[in-house]
Amino acid sequence: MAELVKEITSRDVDFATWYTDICRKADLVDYSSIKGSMIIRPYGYAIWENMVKVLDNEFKKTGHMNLQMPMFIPESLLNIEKEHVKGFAPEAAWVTIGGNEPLEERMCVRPTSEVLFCDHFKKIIKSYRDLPILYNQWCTIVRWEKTTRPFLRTREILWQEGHTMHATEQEAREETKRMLKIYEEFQRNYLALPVIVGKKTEKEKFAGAIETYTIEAMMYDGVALQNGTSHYFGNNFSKVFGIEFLNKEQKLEHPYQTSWGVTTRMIGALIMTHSDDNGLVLPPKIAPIQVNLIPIGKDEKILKEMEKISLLLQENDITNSIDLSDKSPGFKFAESEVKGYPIRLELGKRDWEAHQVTLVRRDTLEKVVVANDKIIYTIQTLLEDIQQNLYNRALKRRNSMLYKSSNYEEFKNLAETKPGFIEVNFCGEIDCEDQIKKETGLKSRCIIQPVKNEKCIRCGKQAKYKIYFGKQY
RNA sequence: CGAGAAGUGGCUCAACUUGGUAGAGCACUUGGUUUGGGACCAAGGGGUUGCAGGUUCAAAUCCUGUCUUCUCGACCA
Repeated sequence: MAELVKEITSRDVDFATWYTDICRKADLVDYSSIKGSMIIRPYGYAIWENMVKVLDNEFKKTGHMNLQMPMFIPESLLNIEKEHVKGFAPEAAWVTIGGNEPLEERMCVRPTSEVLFCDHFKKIIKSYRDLPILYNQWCTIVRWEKTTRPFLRTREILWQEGHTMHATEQEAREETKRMLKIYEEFQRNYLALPVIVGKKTEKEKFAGAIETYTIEAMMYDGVALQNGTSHYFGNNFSKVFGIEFLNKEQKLEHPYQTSWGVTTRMIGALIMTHSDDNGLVLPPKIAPIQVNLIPIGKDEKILKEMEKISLLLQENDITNSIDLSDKSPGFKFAESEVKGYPIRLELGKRDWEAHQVTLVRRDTLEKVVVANDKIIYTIQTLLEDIQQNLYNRALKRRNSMLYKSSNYEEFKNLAETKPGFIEVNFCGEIDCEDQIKKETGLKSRCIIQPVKNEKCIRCGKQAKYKIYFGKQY
């Protein structure tokens, strides 16, 4: 076992290096020659494809349609909504030359597509009969981040962005929460992430939004990862873009808007939540290959039996692959762990003669020997158990890093010494939040609930709500 | 973007201080023997030393710039 560990830096020794080791050694990504633009390799992309499959299906079930928008935004278009520009201008990338000619007007590579959608919505919305409009696009966007890390913070981001328009405020608010719920359930049920869901503060909300809801995950090291957002815009954008529709009373109205998105950052969250010093650990529901079959020896009988088992698994919708390379069994076992296949199935002469196989689960590395006629049932049970165990394990760890504080000195001390989230009462003022950031390095994660008759942890004024603070990636 | 560190076959590194035709292990290819926790033997392929300039008879080595990666900070829907 000591041999295995040598290639991957220990998670408890150097978390950052451990993370990049997993990303590269599990063949998820490679660096490109452009800062912040990573190559998502087939195995990493297969994880993303599984995410897309599930989410896209959920979006369609709730009435959304996919489309593709342009990737360039003329500067004048971006400038229409003031708060929005202010938020995104610092990280915009610009195209200024086309061919050999300088452009009359420079174009920004979309950092998000609100304004492009608005420009289009203006043309296609005339009547209440045109609403709601429920669109989504899968695409890449560009944000000129200064510090980059694979999956967590890249300059080119692969994601999904939903954009919708509604006739009433209530309908738009419901949409914002509906999509948030889809994200939340997906992350809990498929990614086994015990996420915390809530509203962002004034300081942290999306540029131009009225309300931003967020999915906050806590990584193994106690640092927060914002893993999805859903925004309610009211009619802020539709007013400035002049989007209007005629309602049933024959009066012109501005429609109400939402947008929501998740990115490949979710893959980073999977790694930093479940994986260990032996390599990647993937929840069975999102793993590209659920069972890795390893034949021991080249005996024809064994290989034939493997083929049979593989087919049987396939018939039962269990994804699998057979490792037919001529590596030694030990190498294959180690490789299987680095790649994070939820279950590996070993079949050697010994097993063959006893009409059995050996199963090893990735999350606990426990071995079980199963009779041939119980393989499917056992694997199905194991896959469910692994899925549940990963969630429980992550939940337990997250809960062990949740703190409460009602005293600012204690809060500052916690911020310095205990990684995790700290629950406090907070006034909600932007200035006060800026000060907290300056004094502790923590940012607000999300609002838990409103409070009355409580004082703000820092300024002592009337607190508006209970809120989590934490460090973030 | 600021401070620091590092870039040499796919990977980990040596040679750099003191300039003189680039080397090892792993990986890879071929053949053979193996196979229940990173197998062994033999033969073989692969690098104008991140890139661009400069100094020099001569640069992986010295100087300048630049790009990329990592750490910390600032920034970050």
